[in-house]
Order: sequence, then structure tokens, then C-alpha cells
Amino acid sequence: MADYLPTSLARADTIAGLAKGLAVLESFDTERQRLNATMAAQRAGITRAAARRHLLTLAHLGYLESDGAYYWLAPKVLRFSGAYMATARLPRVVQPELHRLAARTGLSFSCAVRDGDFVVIVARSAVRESGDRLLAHGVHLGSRLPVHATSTGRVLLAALPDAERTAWLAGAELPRLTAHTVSDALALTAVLNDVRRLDYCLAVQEHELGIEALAVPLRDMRGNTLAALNVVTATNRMPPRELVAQMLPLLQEAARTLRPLV
Amino acid sequence: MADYLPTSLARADTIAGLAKGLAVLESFDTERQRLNATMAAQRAGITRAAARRHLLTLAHLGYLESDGAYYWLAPKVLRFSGAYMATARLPRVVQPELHRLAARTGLSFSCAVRDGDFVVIVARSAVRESGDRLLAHGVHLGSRLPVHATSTGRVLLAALPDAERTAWLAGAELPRLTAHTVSDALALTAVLNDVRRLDYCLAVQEHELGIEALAVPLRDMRGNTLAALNVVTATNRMPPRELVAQMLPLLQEAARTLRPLV
DNA sequence: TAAATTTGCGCGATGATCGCACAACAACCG
DNA sequence: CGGTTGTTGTGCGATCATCGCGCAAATTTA
Repeated sequence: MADYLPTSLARADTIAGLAKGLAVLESFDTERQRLNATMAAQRAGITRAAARRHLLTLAHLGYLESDGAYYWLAPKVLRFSGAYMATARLPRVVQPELHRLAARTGLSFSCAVRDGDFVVIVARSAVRESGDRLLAHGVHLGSRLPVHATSTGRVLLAALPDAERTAWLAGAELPRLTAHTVSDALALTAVLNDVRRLDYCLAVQEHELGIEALAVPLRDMRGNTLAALNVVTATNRMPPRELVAQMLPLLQEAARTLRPLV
Repeated sequence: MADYLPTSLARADTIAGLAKGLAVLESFDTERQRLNATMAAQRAGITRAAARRHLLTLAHLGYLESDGAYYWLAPKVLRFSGAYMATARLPRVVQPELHRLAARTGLSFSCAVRDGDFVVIVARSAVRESGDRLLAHGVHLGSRLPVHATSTGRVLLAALPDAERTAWLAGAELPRLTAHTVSDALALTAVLNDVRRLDYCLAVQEHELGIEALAVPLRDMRGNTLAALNVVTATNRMPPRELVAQMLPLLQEAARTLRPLV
């Protein structure tokens, strides 16, 4: 949804039509894959007539397909991720290292950055266990996972300046995703302090039952945290303690190797 | 450079701001990764002042990052591909089959659809040969490859109704990418007729030297060609004739298996 | 069949977007 | 070193694209 907060009033240079159109495009997500004008309007927070015009425009440009009444995402939207993946430095340098780690260990590795309340997967090397795809099988490039319940998200939150972290915590929702999710701001603060101290984060079954993950920050030479690297596995395949013992050194080494490159 | 059709602006019920904003966003590609207002303006075909406003809007919404003068794509653009991949039927059902093929053969398989002069990769299973990544290493999900010089592209062109094919050929550019690229409309017509007759396409070193690919159409139960499946390998690893002999049956079987699912 | 609800879309009013134009800055050079 | 030329940032009034109202058609419900 568009937020034109009056923080900086000089921001009159915004194209409303573009903001609305992207809000419409964003309202197609995992839950709502097919929308008509009415539904798109309420999801994007605009009027039905406006939603219709924006949907028609997006369909004409090829980003949506339509049967006349309903609209859904067209493959053309992949153009943006293709361009991002081809040009952005981060995924380009991180990807080979993730492949190396996956080949060496047989586990799945990802690299994520934060976007608001979510982390976005920008690189990933999933192991392909013939037959069973138990492991976070819905996680693609570009997947968005809640920042408070993921190892990568917490590493990225822990890297925020105190003021920013506090501000975020004040406005965050922290939904409980499993029985193990830390969904209380105070408890999460304590967790984040631990992450800062230890410089890694272990998240066991907080996002999905049976799944655990271990993340470390990826910093540049000036010490800015640019992203988080993590490894994901099933709890019944490797107990948490063993995960840390075996994988933390590998992740830290990868982060060190990548440091001059990112 | 690909001109973005001005016809879209002529159509009633189109939001000009949205069309321009997306043209601006599209002007970031592999060649031009960082743009300032002037460059974006000329690439998107709008005035500098307008480009500036649209860039600012996109940056505020989080789709672009900026240092004040230059702009580049932010990871948030992956949101669209994430949504597409999670919801679209085609990649969801095709992906596992591609993995199976790759695991069985040790070669790389893709699924592509057409978008204008390009094919868009919507699913892919690349083999990860430890160390050497000779194989079309720049091809990601969402990559766009020229339709006339790729096996998948030709399968998709061959499936067009005659009128549409002729119209496309009349306006197409057919750039020569290697010494082997068929870049003449008449010759391409002959190739496409062969593809129709054989119901597969072999493209040897037409897109990239040392690379060959074999594609078959993926049809639904009503006979509509929805996409193309292909396998890519190095010419020195498997001679063209052998590629067809060994891989064509597998691709055809995969297409048959997927037919009721797509 | 009628009533209730949803959807498609035309239309005139209005305010968002347009690009001109000028100032500030940078680069080049005679 | 000052003059000249090219580039960039952005304010401003005019204009035309966008707004959402509201009706009619389509669809659903009773």
C-alpha cells in the first residue's frame, strides 16, 4: 500500500499512477493469485474504477494476463528479476560460494536481504534430494519470509542501529507461525541482543515445524552488514547443536571469503 | 535497443504514469545497470523531467536504489518473480520434472515461454559441475534470450499460426549472434517449417559458440503450445546427432507426462 | 419473475503531471 | 584564469490525463 507519510513534505515529486499501479501489481501474492477489479481495488486501497484502469494498463503492457474479468501475473514480470540477477553484484558473487557450500555439505544455503518486514532471498543453492523435497520446498529466489521468525531476518535486524531497531519493533506485528515462534517484542529484543553478541543466529522451528536454520551476517570491508547467509536443514536430520558445530565455521569462512568481493 | 511500443499510450483507459514508470524500470538491463535521469529518459523515450519524477517514485517505493544521481535495481524487484513463481501453474508443475531430467542425465534443462522477440526462462534445472560452469553460466530464471536463435524460441515460433508468424518475421531483426546464427527471414522460415514437421528443434552454436540445445513443445490437452522444454550442453561434450538420439526421447516423454498437468 | 447485488464503463470536473526555463555546477579550453 | 559550453536540479503555471460518480447491464439470490 502506498504510504506518503508527511515526514518530508518536499516529496511532491511522486507519480501517483505509478505508485498505484505497483500497489496493484503487488496485490498479487501467494494467497491471492487471481484478482478482479473489485478485489484489486480493496487490496491496493484505491477505487474500483482506478483499479480497473491500472489493471488494464498492466495487462496491455504484458505484465498481467486476463480473461476479461480476472487478472493474474504473466511471465513477463520475471524480466525484472532477470535484470536484477544479471546486474546486481551481491547475487553474482555470492551464488558460486553457496553452490560450493551445498556441494560440500549436501545442505541448502541462501543469501537474503531485508525489505521491510520480510527478508528477500537473493541467492540460493538448494540440494536436490532425489524424491524427497521436504526442505522448505516453496522457497524460491525472490521468496519473502517474515523477518522476525527467520535466522537471516534476525541477523539483519541485529545489525540495525538501536534507534532503527526500536522503531521497527514498535510497529511490527510478529505473527506466531509455529508454537516455537518468538512473537513478543521484548523476547525478540533479547534474542537480537544475543545475536549481536554471538554474531550468528540459530532459529529452530520458528518459521516452519521440523525446519531449523543457522545464519551469519555478510559484511563489506567497512563493516556494513549487506546481507545474511544461512543454511537450512531438517531438525530430525541434524540436531541444533550439531548444526552450529558443523556449519557455523563454514558459514563464517564463506562470509570472510566474500567480504572483499561484495 | 528495444523500443517500448508507443501504441500502449494511444489506447484509452491507460495510465500513462504507470506505463512510463515501467518503461523506466525496464530500461535497466544487462547492458545498462546504472542510469541517471538523462539516460533513463532517452532509454524510456520520455523527457528528462518526467524520468526524474518516475525514478524518484520508484526509489521511494523501494524498487530502485540511488546515490542521488544514479539509480540501480533494488532486490525488491524480486518480489514479482517470487509471486509469479509461487502462483503460476506452469513453473510449479514443470520444475520437478526438469530436476528429474537433470539428475538422470547430468545436463541442464529449461522451460521457456515467448515474450515478443525473446524467450523467458520460467523454470530451469542447471547441473552444477564442481569447478567448471562453462554452460550458459549467465542464464537465470527470468533470463531473456533471442527467440530466433534459440531452440526453445523456434519451437514457440513454429507453433504460431501462419499469419502471426509472418507478421512477426516481417518486423523482426534477427541479429547474427555467432557465425552459425540463421539471420535471414527466408532461411528462418524454412527452419521453422522443419521444426513443425519434426516437432522438435536442434540449435547448434546459433546463440553461443560451443553450445547446442534441443527443444520440444509443451502442449496442453487441447493441443495449444504453452511453452518449450529444452536441454543444453556443450558441443564438445556431445555431438548434435548423439544429443538428439539420447535426449529427444526423454524430452518428449517429459512433455507427454506434463501434458495433463499444465 | 422480481429484487438485490455486482460489474462495465461514459462523462464532465479537477488536480496531478507536463516540460519549459533558469540557476547552479562542472568541464573544457583558448 | 575567465569565458564558454554542456549537464543537472527543480520551481511554476497551463493543460490534459485521471478521478470517481452514477447509470445500465449482467449476474446472483429469493
